[in-house]
Amino acid sequence: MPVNEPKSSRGRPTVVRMRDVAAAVGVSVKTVSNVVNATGQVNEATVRAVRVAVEELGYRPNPLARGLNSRATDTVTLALPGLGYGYCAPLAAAVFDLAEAEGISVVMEPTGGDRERELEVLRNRGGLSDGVLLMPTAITARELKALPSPGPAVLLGSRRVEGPFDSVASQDTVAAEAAVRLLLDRGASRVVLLGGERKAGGDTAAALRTDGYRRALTAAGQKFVPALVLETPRSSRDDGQAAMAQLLGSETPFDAVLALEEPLAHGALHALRRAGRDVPGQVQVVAFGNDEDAEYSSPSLTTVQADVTTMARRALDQLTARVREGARPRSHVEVPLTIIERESTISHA
Amino acid sequence: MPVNEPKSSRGRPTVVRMRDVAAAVGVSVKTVSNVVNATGQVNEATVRAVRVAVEELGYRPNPLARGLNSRATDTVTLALPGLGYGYCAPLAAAVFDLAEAEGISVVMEPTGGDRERELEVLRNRGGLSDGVLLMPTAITARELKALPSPGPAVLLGSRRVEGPFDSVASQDTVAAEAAVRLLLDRGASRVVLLGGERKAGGDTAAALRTDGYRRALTAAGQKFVPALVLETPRSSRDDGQAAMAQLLGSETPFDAVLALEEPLAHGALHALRRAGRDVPGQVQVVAFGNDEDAEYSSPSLTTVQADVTTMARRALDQLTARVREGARPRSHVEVPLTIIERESTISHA
DNA sequence: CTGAAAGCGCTTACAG
DNA sequence: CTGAAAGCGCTTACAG
Repeated sequence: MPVNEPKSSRGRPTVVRMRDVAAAVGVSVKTVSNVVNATGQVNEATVRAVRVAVEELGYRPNPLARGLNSRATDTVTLALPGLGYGYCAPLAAAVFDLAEAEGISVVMEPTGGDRERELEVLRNRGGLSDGVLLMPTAITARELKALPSPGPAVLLGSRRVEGPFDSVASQDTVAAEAAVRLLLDRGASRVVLLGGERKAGGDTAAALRTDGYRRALTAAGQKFVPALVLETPRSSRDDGQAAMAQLLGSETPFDAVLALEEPLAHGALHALRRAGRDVPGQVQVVAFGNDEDAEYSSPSLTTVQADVTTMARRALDQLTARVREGARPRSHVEVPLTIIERESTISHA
Repeated sequence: MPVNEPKSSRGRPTVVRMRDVAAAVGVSVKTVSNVVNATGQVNEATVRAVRVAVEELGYRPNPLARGLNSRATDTVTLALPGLGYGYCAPLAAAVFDLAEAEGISVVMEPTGGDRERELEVLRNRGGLSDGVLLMPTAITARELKALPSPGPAVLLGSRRVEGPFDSVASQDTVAAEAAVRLLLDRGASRVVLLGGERKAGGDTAAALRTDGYRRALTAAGQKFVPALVLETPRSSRDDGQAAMAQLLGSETPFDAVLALEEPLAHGALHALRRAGRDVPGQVQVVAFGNDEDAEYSSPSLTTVQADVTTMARRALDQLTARVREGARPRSHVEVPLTIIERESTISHA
């Protein structure tokens, strides 16, 4: 048994520095830096010599040292409530993939929908990273407006934000309105809003979608019926099933459902099936969602899909531009959602 | 129009350094450092004064500069093929949450199951991060064994790895064997392996699970029937549906299915339903998976679940220990999977 | 095309 | 309990 470990395996690992490469080739660190970063002009032969030494010594530039000077780490922070919320999972996947393709690393920061953690992300300017992509859920639009001038940050999600930030917002209100209009066009007259908010004025995704619901009713000359708005504690299948079962038991008449999160819709479908209600014959169903599941439930589910790839693309572009340019006009991008019609709504006449 | 922007909004943002805090309080940077990091002993009054100055000036330690010295960035890289693969999504969520709770940031690095990118992650030692959590899918066990002594890295996934790495492996072979045994116990005699590999010897998750399938058959005195192993191009619902539909058309008799990925099982259930086969009366179904969906399909699906939280916990612990201690014995953790029985298998007599 | 020097913002011994 | 100096590994002007 070796009592003394070799030096290299104790404490700090031996590391090959730019200086070591320079010494090996017989040039200055500046020249090595030029070769490694393709900066300045370097003699062909020198370039080759440096490349060989880099390879042989296994030199890797230290991103910390590099970042300390250049102020660029090519890293962004993605702060979402968590992968389980709304379309966060596919959105995160899109950000990871697009960033990877550009050589940008992504630090994932789950906020848990916690106000303090959301604020901390903004204050922190992302720590190691060059900037922040934040989906605010607990910070209100008013607070956001009043926040001190931040480091590079892009807000993304369902809320349009007026504050000192760039933003990418999905047009949830518009999409909810379109979804309700579709249901009414297809003959529905009493549309249940599953997962909605009875009182207006909030700026959560649910509140914004509820606004669209109200607008569509108003435009169609219908009254807002509180009994048709089903608030749920969370957005799980169980919640959807329970809320729908309760409504079915109450004998309140209805002929359509707009579910604000897809799991709610699957729960509702379950309850409707049990109650013997035909979908879409007796009840039409539309849900906000992105899941592959929508296609495979029976009946398959008509959905309102957020275009997460576009959202990720735009958000990354905005952040990159702000990191590079510093002062530039705020940019607010709105991304439409798409309605994918499937079997849970009556097909167009 | 102001032609000259104020200095602070051009180029580098004005930044408050430790030196600025020191100057404000009238102490040295060392003292500020001591307060900020709770190192050494500092006078009560000095501590307070520094705290106040930190607050007023809005000082935030620069993690890059800190990391350059201490060699610790409190950041780890999580390299998975992608959120859509097997249990990667819940595993990633678990890593994000556990790390967050410990003040560790996580850089997500999607490898796309690409060999080069997997190797790059290992060579790179994670770039900015202190260490790497990698799920290898394309690198073979042999290659892994031969890799040069790496920076801190933990391999995780279905494969047990012998190389110079710590590892956390889910016991897929054991679990597959148990699942098949369960099916046989419940009266099945011809078990289809959906998503399996006909030829033995690989070390992908599918191959390891296929090994378990073979073992269970052998233990039960049954022969391995190649026609019952359905290879699928990917692991989507469509693949599961297509493979099952083809098998149903071929008139090959079978009375149970072990699906190696959950979407395959949902596709298979779809095909079985269409063909009028009763589940579990005529065909019992078990699937590897973690999805909430399993509970809500009809019939609900018996699953083999990986304990992603434990895997994440152990992997993070191993990595933290290796980062801190450097040389220490390799640690190989195996995490069992759990079979959750639901309606798609016959309940125990 | 290349080098020597200064400096990024912090921490780490080493003195007091 | 506190300070002055050196240094982490790189890049950035500035000279040649």
